[in-house]
Amino acid sequence: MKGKQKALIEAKAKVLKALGHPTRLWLAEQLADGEKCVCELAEPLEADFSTISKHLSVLKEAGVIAGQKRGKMVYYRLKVPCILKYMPCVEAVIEAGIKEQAELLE
Amino acid sequence: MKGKQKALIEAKAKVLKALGHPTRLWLAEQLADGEKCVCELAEPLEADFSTISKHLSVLKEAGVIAGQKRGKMVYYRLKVPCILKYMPCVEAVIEAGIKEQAELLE
DNA sequence: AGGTTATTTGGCAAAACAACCAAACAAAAC
DNA sequence: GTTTTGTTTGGTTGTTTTGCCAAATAACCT
Repeated sequence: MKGKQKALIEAKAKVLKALGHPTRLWLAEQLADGEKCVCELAEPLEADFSTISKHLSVLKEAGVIAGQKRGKMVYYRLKVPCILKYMPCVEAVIEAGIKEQAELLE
Repeated sequence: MKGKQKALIEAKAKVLKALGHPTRLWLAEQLADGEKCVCELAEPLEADFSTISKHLSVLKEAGVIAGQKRGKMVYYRLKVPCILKYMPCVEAVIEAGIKEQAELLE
């Protein structure tokens, strides 16, 4: 694996890793139908604001979301919405696993 | 976020997280056009066999790949091939980030 | 200015992860 | 049946990640 190839795969892994945490995936999914401010995002999650803020910054750092400050609120949005189009396939992976386990019980 | 919803999002995050490591993403991509044995996969990666084996087991645990033993070799394959169809979108995220940085230099 | 609200940052302890080594297994070859 | 080959498991160590707290910042309100 050479330099350029390696850099690309590392960049891709970073994006996937950013989404690879339940809280962050949930946050990204909340942005599916438009931007939301941190307060809207944080409310349903029973976690510290600082925790949410850090998760958002991981997503931002990975290039998944972007934030814009308006007034005293910060609004986040998906930068590349196709990122959520993947979820049906991810769910298919999970379903395949469940199906397999069910077959073991037969 | 209730129990069932939570379990689903955790399962999805687990899949994404499994792919969220350069070595594991590379391994998954190697399986795009059919199964390969561990030895074939490990050879180009200059890492310990045990390291590769553990990465493969993370992918297996997440339901991304499945292994089958034939003779003394173990052959791994993608369980749900659509998992790689996502990469163009992931690349789009990276490109958007690069483009943005370029604009800063103008 | 001083106070309040929304969000980020820094610091810290606990938990999870990654990579290596050595040892265990399992199937094949001798 | 012992050795060799391919792969996994267990153990260790260093690094990274998480999540909470307290403090800092930033913009609005009075």
